[in-house]
Amino acid sequence: MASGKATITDVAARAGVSIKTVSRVMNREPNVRAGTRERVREAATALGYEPNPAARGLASRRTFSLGLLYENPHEFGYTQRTFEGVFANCASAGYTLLLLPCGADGGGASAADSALHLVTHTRVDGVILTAPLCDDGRVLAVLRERDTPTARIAPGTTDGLSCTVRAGDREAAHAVTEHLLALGHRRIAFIKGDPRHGASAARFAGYREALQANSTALDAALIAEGQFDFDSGRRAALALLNLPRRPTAIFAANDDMAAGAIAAAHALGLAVPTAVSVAGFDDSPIAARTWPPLCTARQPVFEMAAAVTGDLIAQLRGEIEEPRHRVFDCPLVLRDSVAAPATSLPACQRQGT
Amino acid sequence: MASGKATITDVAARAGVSIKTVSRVMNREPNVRAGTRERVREAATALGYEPNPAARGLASRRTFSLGLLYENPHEFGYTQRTFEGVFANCASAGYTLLLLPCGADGGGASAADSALHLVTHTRVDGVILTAPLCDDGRVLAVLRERDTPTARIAPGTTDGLSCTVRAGDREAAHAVTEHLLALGHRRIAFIKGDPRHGASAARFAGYREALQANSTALDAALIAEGQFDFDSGRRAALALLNLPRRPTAIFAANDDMAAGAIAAAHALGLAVPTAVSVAGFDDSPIAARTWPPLCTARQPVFEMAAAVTGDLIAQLRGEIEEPRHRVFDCPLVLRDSVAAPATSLPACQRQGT
DNA sequence: AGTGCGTTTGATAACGCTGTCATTCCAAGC
DNA sequence: GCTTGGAATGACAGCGTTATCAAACGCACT
Repeated sequence: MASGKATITDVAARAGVSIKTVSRVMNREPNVRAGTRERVREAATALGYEPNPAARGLASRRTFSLGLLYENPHEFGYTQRTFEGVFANCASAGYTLLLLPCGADGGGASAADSALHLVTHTRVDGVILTAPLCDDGRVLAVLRERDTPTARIAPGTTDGLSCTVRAGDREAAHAVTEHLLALGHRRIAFIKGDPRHGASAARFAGYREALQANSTALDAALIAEGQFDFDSGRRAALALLNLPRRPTAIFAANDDMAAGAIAAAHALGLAVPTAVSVAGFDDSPIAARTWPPLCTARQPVFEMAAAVTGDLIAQLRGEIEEPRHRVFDCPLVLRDSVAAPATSLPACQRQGT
Repeated sequence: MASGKATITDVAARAGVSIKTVSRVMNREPNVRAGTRERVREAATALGYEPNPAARGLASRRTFSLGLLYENPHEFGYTQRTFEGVFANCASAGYTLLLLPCGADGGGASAADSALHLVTHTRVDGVILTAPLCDDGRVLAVLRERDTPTARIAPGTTDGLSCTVRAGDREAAHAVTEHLLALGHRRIAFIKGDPRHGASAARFAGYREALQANSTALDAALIAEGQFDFDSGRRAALALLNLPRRPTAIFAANDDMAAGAIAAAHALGLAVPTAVSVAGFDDSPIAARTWPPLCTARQPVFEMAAAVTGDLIAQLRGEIEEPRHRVFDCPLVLRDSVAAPATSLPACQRQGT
């Protein structure tokens, strides 16, 4: 029976109604008598009817699919957790998810070019942008011009047009830094993230403000540049740990760089956390896999992605007027990569945390 | 001009031909004079014409999209590298990629149930199955019944219907084991992978055969069960390293478990590779991030995924008759997690490799 | 019984493209 | 000049839905 080849006409015939009524039932439109609705439902299941998306799309000028644009497939675990979160909400809302990776190709086209190409050549009802694409003016302009509803994950700034979601980066970075300070660390190095990501500046700000709030001077020599990837973290940490006055702790703006910092410490024969503490950010899969495991701030990526996808779909359905802007807390995750510094203050103070 | 709202009729009018001719040009069909083709092309670009996929799909009964079914979003890096490989070929062939994660939901539905649901409710021209879904009889049966061309990545067995790609698991596992043997290791433990994956058995076979080829007895006490994930590797390694006669090397069937083994060694205060060598399989992102970095066999996941996607598309286009079955080599990647055993054979033998 | 009005239902025209098949074109062969 | 046949082109009917608008229905109120 249920061969998946039945059309709306078959269902209409079987239920003894017009195809328009079947259409109404399938789309949960109002103004159908309960009994009629029931008969149509039965006929549909009996025939194994599935609406044809192409026909629906053609007639309604909608695609029932969302595009997920992302640029960096190398962000360890983060990207994929985003996929899962977005998909979770797409599936339950009857939307289909198109993957649109925007890596810079070899031919000189940037990720943004690639994104523009995808946006113009792919028909989707809405687009979800991840950092740093979500802050690219050209991409946003094209999307706006085409009236494509857009959601943005971890943008640097918000506007009145697109739903956004971001982590409480500044507050969480503040908390991580506070934690290190409370343990007695005073020379706390910071490895910045990719400057194109809004989160990078926010995390650095949180670090700086925590130092300030605790009357600890910010030492420019302890600030290193990174790109959010393992190797940039490793290199930055190598330099920091070779400083004449070595830091007692390193706070990297994400876990992958923190993992690099741990590798750097190992390479220099410095035990973690005995000789140097290392903290990260994200609680990505790598955080539980380093040795020792990483102390970090947990960014609820799945939940964030799911939430903003829900908002985008609500917007597509006209259920909300103003775009929503969500902020998620990033709770501290205490793990063994952080401890009180060896050459620290009196023991009584160390017990503080 | 290029507003993306032009239809085939507009292009036809501008080029002074019928819509059918425009259709021919857009679909690269033969039997169009070069001059005509040129005029149509110009008109199309001038108007910024993009064919409407829904209309194409409705008229041609095709969707120009492929579905990628996968079950385990937690396989560190592997899944995402697969995405990238599949997408690379989809994009260049004008296909769209639908992500179809099949996690077991809380409600008792298995991953296979979820897969069946997706396959029946989503219209795609072809499906790409990853392990272990690609060996699920029910999923395969449904796909076959619906005449959906299918490609399978890392299946346990091949059939005459679907294109497949797999790694030379047995040979590579053999080579890894040989490498350990050549260094002087005799007590080499093995941590098996998820038994639902075809690769698990193949890798174990390679290990066993290498021992046999070198007249080294296989000690059942040194064979542990794992699930391809970090924690199962960690637990298995803990047990192995607590054995009265501890192994001098651990070969885990994938990198994530090997990373777990390294963590276990660290936890027991055993230095890697001094006290125990650890080898993995895949060369996944984690392999370069452990300390010390993992000796492993490089599985070219991206290339494999891209290749099988190309084969699937060729099949969809009717360019190939028989399904292709590809096997990719996995070259040994030497890194610091493996060295000669401390309490080893005479030095002259150690120099062998 | 008649009127009015909101609810339910249906007939029919799109939606933008491809498939089928008929028609036109043109060069070669007589 | 007149066939002939393959290449080039076009007319038109779908593809399976949704949208529009008109019609039928049912109920409350005169």
